[in-house]
Amino acid sequence: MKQVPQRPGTIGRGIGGRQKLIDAALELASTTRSLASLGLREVTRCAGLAPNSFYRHFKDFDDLGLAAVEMLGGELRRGLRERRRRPSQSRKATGLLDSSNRLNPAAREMIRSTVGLVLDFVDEHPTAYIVGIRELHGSSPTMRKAVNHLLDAFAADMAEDVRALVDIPGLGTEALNEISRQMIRQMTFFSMDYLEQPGRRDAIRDEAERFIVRMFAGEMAMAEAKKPARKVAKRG
Amino acid sequence: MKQVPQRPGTIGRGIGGRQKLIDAALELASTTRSLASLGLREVTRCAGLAPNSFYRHFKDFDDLGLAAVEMLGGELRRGLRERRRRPSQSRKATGLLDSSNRLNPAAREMIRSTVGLVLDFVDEHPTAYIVGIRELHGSSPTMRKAVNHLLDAFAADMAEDVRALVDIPGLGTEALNEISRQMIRQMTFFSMDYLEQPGRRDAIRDEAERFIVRMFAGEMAMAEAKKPARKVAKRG
DNA sequence: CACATAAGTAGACGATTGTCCACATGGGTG
DNA sequence: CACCCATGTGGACAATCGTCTACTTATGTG
Repeated sequence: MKQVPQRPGTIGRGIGGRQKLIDAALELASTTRSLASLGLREVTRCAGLAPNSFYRHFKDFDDLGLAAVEMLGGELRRGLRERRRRPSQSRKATGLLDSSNRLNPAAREMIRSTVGLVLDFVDEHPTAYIVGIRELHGSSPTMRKAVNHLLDAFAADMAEDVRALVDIPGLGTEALNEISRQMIRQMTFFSMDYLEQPGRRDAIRDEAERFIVRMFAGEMAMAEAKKPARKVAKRG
Repeated sequence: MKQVPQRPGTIGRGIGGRQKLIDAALELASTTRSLASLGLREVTRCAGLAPNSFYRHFKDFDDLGLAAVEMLGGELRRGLRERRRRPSQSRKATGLLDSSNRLNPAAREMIRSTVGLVLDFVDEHPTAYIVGIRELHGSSPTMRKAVNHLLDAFAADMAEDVRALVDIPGLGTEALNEISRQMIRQMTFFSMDYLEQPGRRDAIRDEAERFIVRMFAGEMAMAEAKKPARKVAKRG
């Protein structure tokens, strides 16, 4: 897990130091306070290092935060993309809803597994996730921008996958991008609930799935409305 | 604005102190860092008071934060409820979409004005809003719970208003509550964008409106799917 | 082996912090 | 008037903070 050199010059015995500092900072920031307000001595103490060792790896806490975002964000993105390519999802769903507005089982399965992917990662990296969300709304513009870009990257991934996996009639490119971004943002709330209310995990999963279905179904209805009145009623 | 005694014992010359401390804390927390990480001396200095005067009003920063949430949250909630009762919205919309899935103009106007209400408040109280969102995801469980309850109260208000103002066929109570909460949560992102990207304000308004319409339209489609296959129009 | 370099340690500096105690003041009530 | 009490002030305390300079240790390369 932590054997990645991460930097060209980082070789030799000190590999643990950088990672220990990141881990300590995430641990402290997720339970105690925000990243920027952490004490340099506090973190190094928690990591079992001398205060000065911090300077060997990072310039300041924004620097540490960016490194953490880069590392964990990349890991999550890679993990998601890999798990999404699983054989069970290789067939392309024919549409989100059938002619009676019922949810296509294949599409439902895809939505369910995607929600599961995100929530599983959150469950496996709670401290990193909590700190990330905290910094998304935090006081450091640098960190806000970094986390925001990461979320946008997730949204772009998701939009691409949706386009590849299901065929939703009347779903334009911009609409898909917009919906993906809104879904990713809403997932930050669902994920936080998921961590804070372990007893409601199934309910939260279901709510997230309903949310996603609603978004796509709503977009389809809106797209229908823009076409000439061919659709629902028996417009002659 | 700040003449409310706020506490029974608070009379006489010291009225300014408590309010000055809250204002200073919001100002500092919105531009510098999180509430809990503020320095007691930092805040009192910014408020123009001696460090010790902090203890005259608050036990700690959670105490100050709760007071701020209570004050501004109540103000916002009252303001929203009052502005929603305006005559232009007194007539009840007959439905969200017409028989061709086109958005009802009256419903559209209601959505537009509701979005405007929230964004206008955010624009008028940026520091309070930013700190609120920051604490919603912050490290103090006390503050998180307080802001969360405030958001839930907003959602309940909104659900009640929607039920009173528009008649959406097939929209159950639980679904309406759920949608309202998701809308309120999504609005936190829209509001932050609204503050941070003044050049995109119109676009953000439009996106928020699209989001809301999508949610309701999607819920209608899902409700249709659960009914026997009588399908959309063609009723009696 | 010698050497450069990255990683970690030790100690000290002034600055800032939270908190406490003693004191000043000014309006309300007896 | 005398009194109380809420509010605000000032000084002092130990503790912690970030940062600096100087020193040690381990590793990979030639």
